[in-house]
Amino acid sequence: MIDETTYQLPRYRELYEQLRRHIEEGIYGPGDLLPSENELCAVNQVTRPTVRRALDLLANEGYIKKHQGLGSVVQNPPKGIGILSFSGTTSAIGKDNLKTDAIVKPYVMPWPDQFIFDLTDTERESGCIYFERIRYVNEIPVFYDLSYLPNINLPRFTSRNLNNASLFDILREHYRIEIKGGMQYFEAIPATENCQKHLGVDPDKPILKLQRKMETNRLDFCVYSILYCNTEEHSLYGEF
Amino acid sequence: MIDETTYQLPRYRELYEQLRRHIEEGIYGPGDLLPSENELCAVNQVTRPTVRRALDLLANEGYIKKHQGLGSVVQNPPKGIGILSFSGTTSAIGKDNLKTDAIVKPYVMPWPDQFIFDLTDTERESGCIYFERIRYVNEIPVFYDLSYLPNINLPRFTSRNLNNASLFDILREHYRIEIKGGMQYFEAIPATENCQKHLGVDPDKPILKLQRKMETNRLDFCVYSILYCNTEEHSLYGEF
DNA sequence: TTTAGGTACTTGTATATACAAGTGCAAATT
DNA sequence: AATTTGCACTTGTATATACAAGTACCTAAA
Repeated sequence: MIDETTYQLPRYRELYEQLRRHIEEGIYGPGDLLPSENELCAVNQVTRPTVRRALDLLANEGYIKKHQGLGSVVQNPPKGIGILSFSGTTSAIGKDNLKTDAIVKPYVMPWPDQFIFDLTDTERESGCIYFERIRYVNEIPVFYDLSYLPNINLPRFTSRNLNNASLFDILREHYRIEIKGGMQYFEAIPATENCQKHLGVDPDKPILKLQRKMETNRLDFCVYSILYCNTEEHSLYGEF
Repeated sequence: MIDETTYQLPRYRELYEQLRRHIEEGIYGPGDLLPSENELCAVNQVTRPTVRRALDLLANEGYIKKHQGLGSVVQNPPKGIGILSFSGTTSAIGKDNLKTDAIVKPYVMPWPDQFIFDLTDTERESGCIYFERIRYVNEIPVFYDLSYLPNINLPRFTSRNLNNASLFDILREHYRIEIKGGMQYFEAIPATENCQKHLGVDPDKPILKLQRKMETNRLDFCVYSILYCNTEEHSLYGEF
């Protein structure tokens, strides 16, 4: 039995989350220097390798850029929508401008035939929880998102309200599931019928299709998603 | 003055390159366990943190997956074309299947107006080296690539032959320029005229457009590229 | 034969330390 | 006054060490 009250992230991850929050809240603005690694050590009572792991995460996601001899400089938020980092879609564009509409509520069904990602036996046997969402940026539909979760130990999930709530937040807070990483395939396709309907575009409109597999801290539990994006107004953005 | 004969990568990076080569050459096949971290320490005469940095790079790029208590498992090469990692396009799909044709040879010109990325004054003043390439996968044109380099201290670059040579290899071997990371924007667009011509597609064909900025170990020296991809046969692939 | 537990391995996290290398600024020298 | 030097700071690399946590396997007990 896990003691849920004392469950916590590793310290480097906690520090990362804290600094990311501070940057997103504007406590550190673009161009500012973060406190030096040694200062962060002193303030947070950790050692430099721990601080550096947190800063490396921030740098990988583009929040800061490190300069030897100078320090860690907070970067301008990117113009596009960051969809590649493991923090999830919501954090990248700011919750104010992003609204979510669950047009197909979660229900249990067998996995689709010819699912593009390989499933483990455990996943396959359990069936999947499926739902569809549309995400609006400034009131305009930009993402049409089909999600597939393994139906493994997710009590009451199908009755949860996913509107305007980050899937990742729900998984973390109610089920202690953390996204650790994943893979994704990119394709440019003509708008499918559902895309035309939900994104309000013409049949020949090019759509960016992402097929994503996200791994978690739970064995045999991955989150799958097929994402159709209208990139006309908002191009997607990624770091590497 | 740098002693060029003793120039070398950090040890963690060298170990990463060595292991990556071994995986790509099949010395370690999919499903195999890499030697344990302690074994790699002993063989390569480095300590565990150094080994772990190398393994973290491999894991970030999807070459291996680490399992606590078990070891590092070599992964199947992904089906698509990995274009997001910092090792460059060539390594991802295997040089045998990828041919490059430099259809516009490198020449010096001023930077385009309204360049999508911000340029430093140094970059702007120096002008840029511009060239266009087409990349073929199994004899079919898949990528149409416009490249922009700052014209800073690149002797004889414009007379180099870029056919079937990785740009990154040339920069590393002749100019000691290493790609450290970067950012990219994704868009789905209808095929432009040049795309139609060079990729042999119809006007309405959806094309994946990537605009990339790659940072290097040289200050004020970034590599810029606009990449048009026909994803019909080969979808792009990325880890996160 | 089956089950339970121990053990020897693996990777994960964290500390403490040392020196190299790059930056910015102020003081000393020319 | 202009230039150089040196210092104090920053991040980068690397070592050495310790313990936590997860896995695989063998062994002893039921």
